[in-house]
Amino acid sequence: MIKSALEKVISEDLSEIWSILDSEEKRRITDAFVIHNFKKNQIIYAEGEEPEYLWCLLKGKVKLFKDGIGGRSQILRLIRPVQYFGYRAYFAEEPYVSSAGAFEASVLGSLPMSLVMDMIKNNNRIALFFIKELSRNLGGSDTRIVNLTQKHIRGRLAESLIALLENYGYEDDNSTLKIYMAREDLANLSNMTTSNAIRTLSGFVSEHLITVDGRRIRILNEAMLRKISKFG
Amino acid sequence: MIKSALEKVISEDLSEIWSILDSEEKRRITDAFVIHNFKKNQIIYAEGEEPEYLWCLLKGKVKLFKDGIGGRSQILRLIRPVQYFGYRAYFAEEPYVSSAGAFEASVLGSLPMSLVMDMIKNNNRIALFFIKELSRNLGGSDTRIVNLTQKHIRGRLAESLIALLENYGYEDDNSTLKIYMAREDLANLSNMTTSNAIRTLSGFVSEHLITVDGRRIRILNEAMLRKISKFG
DNA sequence: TTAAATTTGTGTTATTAAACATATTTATAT
DNA sequence: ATATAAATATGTTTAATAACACAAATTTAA
Repeated sequence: MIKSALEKVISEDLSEIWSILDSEEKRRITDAFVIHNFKKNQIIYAEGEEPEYLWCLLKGKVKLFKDGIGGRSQILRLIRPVQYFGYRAYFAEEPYVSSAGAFEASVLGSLPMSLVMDMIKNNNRIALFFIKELSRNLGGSDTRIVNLTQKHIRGRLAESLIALLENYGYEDDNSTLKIYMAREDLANLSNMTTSNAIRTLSGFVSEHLITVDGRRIRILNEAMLRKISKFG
Repeated sequence: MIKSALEKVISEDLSEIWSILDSEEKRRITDAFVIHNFKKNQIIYAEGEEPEYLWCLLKGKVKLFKDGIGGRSQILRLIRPVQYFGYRAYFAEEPYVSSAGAFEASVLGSLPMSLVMDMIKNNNRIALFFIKELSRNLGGSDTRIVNLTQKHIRGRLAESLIALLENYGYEDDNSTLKIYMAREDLANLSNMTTSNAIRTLSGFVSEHLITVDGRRIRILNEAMLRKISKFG
């Protein structure tokens, strides 16, 4: 994948950020935009590092995660094309508090944050784009604090499955989740041990809520999973 | 407390937001700024409501909290003078996902968000103020997700005591926390039952880390509490 | 293509924290 | 001042989940 990827992003403008720019701004960005290929499980940036770039996921799947106590990792957010990330720490003038890694082979674009900052100063609609993004993410994190601390295991796993569905969607069969993740990642998304993720997933299979074939998960009863997520 | 409170905020400008404004902007804000007195435990806004105002805490102590499963409440953030809150949901174009309430009798100012939005559109430094605030809060919430889910009870309670210290400071004796909160609030801050907050607090007393006299908490060994917070 | 490493699956035990019960102290209202 | 309610304190039981152990299946690498 080469630079034409950028033209595709600009023309489709899913995030409604490019349409905001004037032609001079667009030229500056096109020149500074660098395409990167990441392999499966490759780290994009790590907790503690100094933020330098805005990242844009063009193709693939990315996780933001944070390493906790005793090597236990928590997946904080799922990124899908075309979403932006990596800018929070720069704006906060802090090192990264979380890491970013590719779930699968992915294509990303990077843009120096210094350039983004210049653009914000010259164009308020860019500023408002980030204000809205940050505000939505903050609402999400605050909600997640309560869900991860108060829901039981079944509720947390059901919530994760629904989150995977809402972020990456179904395959053409309208029931298979379009992401194939290790049980360990599923556990790290749901704040539980790998054993408990496997066990609880088996439980859902017994109850005919899902079927499992390796890492392929088919949702049979989405409504019930949502119910378990909500009240479990 | 009357409108002169605003002049005090403007002159001290602790948050560095007012100095950004030109005189016309300052006049508009001064005119629209409304002072409110809230009683102890009074709700400022509630989860589910539509956000309308930017709130500014001038005097007192405020909590942002979210009600979870089975009436269990989680305190998400502590607000001290002079801090701003209540704007996130407006920017996200969502109803509030959390509620705000006064820990003690407090004085607040309100400003219509529509006015704040106008100012952002005319003044990029205001936009950058909110971008930085939101970014710092998001980093805090992401860190909190991991701390609340992975630390054990002692670690979570120690963390809460340190948070109270860092937000509200010590009395003149340099050891008594300048906030007097119910055990239930301490529990809701630390993600545990009230019983366990009481029990664990008693444990800290036995270990000579703190003393407790009703709601008056004196920190005897801050270094050890920080250590328990970090590794517990 | 075969050995080694990793991931998945499942049973068992240990630990943590919630739930419950009840007494005591403190605050509030009449 | 006294009754009532609320908050604090502590002991006991129960439930949830982590930790551990190990086998089987799958993937990866030599």
